Amino acid sequence: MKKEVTTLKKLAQTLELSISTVSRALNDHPDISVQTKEKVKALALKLNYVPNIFAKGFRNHRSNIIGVIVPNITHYFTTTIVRGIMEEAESKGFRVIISESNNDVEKQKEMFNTMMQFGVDGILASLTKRTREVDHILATLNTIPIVLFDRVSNKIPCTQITINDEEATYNIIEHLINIGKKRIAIIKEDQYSYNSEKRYSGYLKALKDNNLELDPKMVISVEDISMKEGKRMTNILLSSKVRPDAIFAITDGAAIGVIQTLNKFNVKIPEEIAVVGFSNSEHSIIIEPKLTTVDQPGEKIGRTAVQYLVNEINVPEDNITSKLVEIKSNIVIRDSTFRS
Amino acid sequence: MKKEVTTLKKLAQTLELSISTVSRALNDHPDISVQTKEKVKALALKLNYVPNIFAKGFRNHRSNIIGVIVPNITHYFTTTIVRGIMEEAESKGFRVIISESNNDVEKQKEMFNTMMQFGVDGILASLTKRTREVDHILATLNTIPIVLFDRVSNKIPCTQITINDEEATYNIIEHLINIGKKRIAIIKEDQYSYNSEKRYSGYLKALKDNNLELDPKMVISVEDISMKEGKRMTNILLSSKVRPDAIFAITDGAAIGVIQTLNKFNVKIPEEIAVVGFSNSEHSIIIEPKLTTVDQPGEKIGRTAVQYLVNEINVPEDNITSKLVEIKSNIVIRDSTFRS
DNA sequence: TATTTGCACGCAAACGATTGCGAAAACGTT
DNA sequence: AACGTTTTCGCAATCGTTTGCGTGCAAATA
Repeated sequence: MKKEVTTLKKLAQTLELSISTVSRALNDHPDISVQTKEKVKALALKLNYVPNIFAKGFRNHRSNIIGVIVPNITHYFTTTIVRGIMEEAESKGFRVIISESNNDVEKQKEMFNTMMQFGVDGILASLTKRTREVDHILATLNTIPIVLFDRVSNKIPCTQITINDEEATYNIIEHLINIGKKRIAIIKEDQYSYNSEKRYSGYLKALKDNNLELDPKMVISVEDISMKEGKRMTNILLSSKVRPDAIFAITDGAAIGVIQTLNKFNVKIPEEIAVVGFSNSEHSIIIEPKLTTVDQPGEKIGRTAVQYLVNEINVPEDNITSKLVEIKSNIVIRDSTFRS
Repeated sequence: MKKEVTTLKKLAQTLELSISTVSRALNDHPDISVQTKEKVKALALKLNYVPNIFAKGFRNHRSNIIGVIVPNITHYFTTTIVRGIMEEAESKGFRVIISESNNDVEKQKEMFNTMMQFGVDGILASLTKRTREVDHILATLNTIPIVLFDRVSNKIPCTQITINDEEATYNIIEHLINIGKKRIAIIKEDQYSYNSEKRYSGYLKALKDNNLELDPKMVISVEDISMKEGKRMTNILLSSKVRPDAIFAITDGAAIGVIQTLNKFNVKIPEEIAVVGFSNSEHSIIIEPKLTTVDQPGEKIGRTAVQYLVNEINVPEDNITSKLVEIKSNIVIRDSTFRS
């Protein structure tokens, strides 16, 4: 019943070679003759030899495991990133350990520690918002490379993978302007959210470049953006003296809430008020009217993050410089702004 | 810059004890006096000692890693299960390695192998549909315990965690009957899908128990159920001589497609045709009208799966019997069947 | 006082793979 | 034929932890 595992020793004994020779043969060491290599490899294949991962990691101080920390695994955009991470990591011979921080700073701190203890070769992380204190992250950065994605932080000197938030927002706001909108509201997060600030500056820039005045009443900040907040803020906007003629919510979730509320009050979308979101989540084609939004290439973000991380694992000198990598994203136009 | 790692040896040297004593002290071995234990533990804490995971796994043949294989990580229901798995596993001192089979039988086979090679202590898996050949799974089952969840298979003698598909379906069909529906169509998968068959038999039972005749025209099977198939099949149903007055799609995704198509043709939901799905996905409250469906407690499924698996890891004798565990799920009624 | 018992701890082997160093064998050179 | 060089391989240490067994010592018993 119990499987007999084949080790180097067993191979060595049946071939009447030394363990070291067998090891070197399997690793294509130049010291070993071609004939010997062939013999060894043939037997290894026949006996289904697989190197003991622990002995290997023990010896080499390498686990070939990448740790991944995300705020919320049930978020669709996150899962597309995770998929990209897994595919790229596996193709490079790495396994992926995943943990969820639940947007809890303390838990996130703990995750970094246990990941380290577990001997991961590097960590990919999307930070929780409100990650103010980063000492523990800097500490682990001393030992193993870290690459941040999506929710990054400029306080941490490491490679960061983001999308072109500012540019994408600029484009989508300009799209609203092009279809004739002039009073464009924005529902964003407060100043502690990196992505929100980027998108906000894209919004400001687009208004300015198109000679539209910024109305502070049209800028709404919430602490934790969500569908519910989208609804609540839409109620507020609708009750203001001068209604907006377009609403930009910095997440699809909030934009869904906006649309549902507008539908409830029979406000015509997009004629009276157009709506745009950000993410191209699955919901954006379920809601009616379908949502104009920014398509974030999650898989590509994941793959890219792995590529940089693995490189820094293999070439430790490379992780002293912190690169900023931007993945291009594109806007996708649907019925919530323009009916064809 | 490079962190000095503290090992047992270092602790032993500074305390002038032997390595074995230090090891035993930390593991609360009865041979060691209380005073010594306290001294050792104090120093271990002070020097931030963490046992080398590889040496440990190397010695004990235990990794404290659980492998998880799912068909599609971007599926919402799957992510809720994964969340439950991660939380429960972490609370039990295990880490979780995740892989995606992409509904590819060959890839799934490969996953089982590489997971094994990687020295996981056990595997949690949700199988791809059309997993006909299970030899490789049986082979790994010889070595480490496996627990299946959601998409299970009765060909594999191991613990299986499912929800009460049949009962839940029975209840939701009866709900349709209670609101006066008599011609209830079902959109299901073909006979190779375990869950689909369970739900189908619940459907049949509910009809029979309520003296409704089964109309074969109302039973529609597709190979791979999806939103697109939901749309296509709805078109077919609408063009049939006698339309159904309710449609049960065995997944929320397909039910969304049904609703969108009915909306397109201005069919009144639920008055003309009621719609029910299965999963309680996020989409079910985005679509208009909101979808009546079965709420599957994903987190609980995940937690339960881990509990059984960890038990079988710790008590190897327990994995000879294959238990069938059913998690209760409840129907949630929304506007697609009943407007309050 | 001699013997037994139990407590507290140390010695050393073992897990499997890697690698620097040394050495034997084969070959070429003068 | 004597020497140097290259090819090919083995010896042995090493990584950090666990654990069976042995041992010294003190207390308990006879």
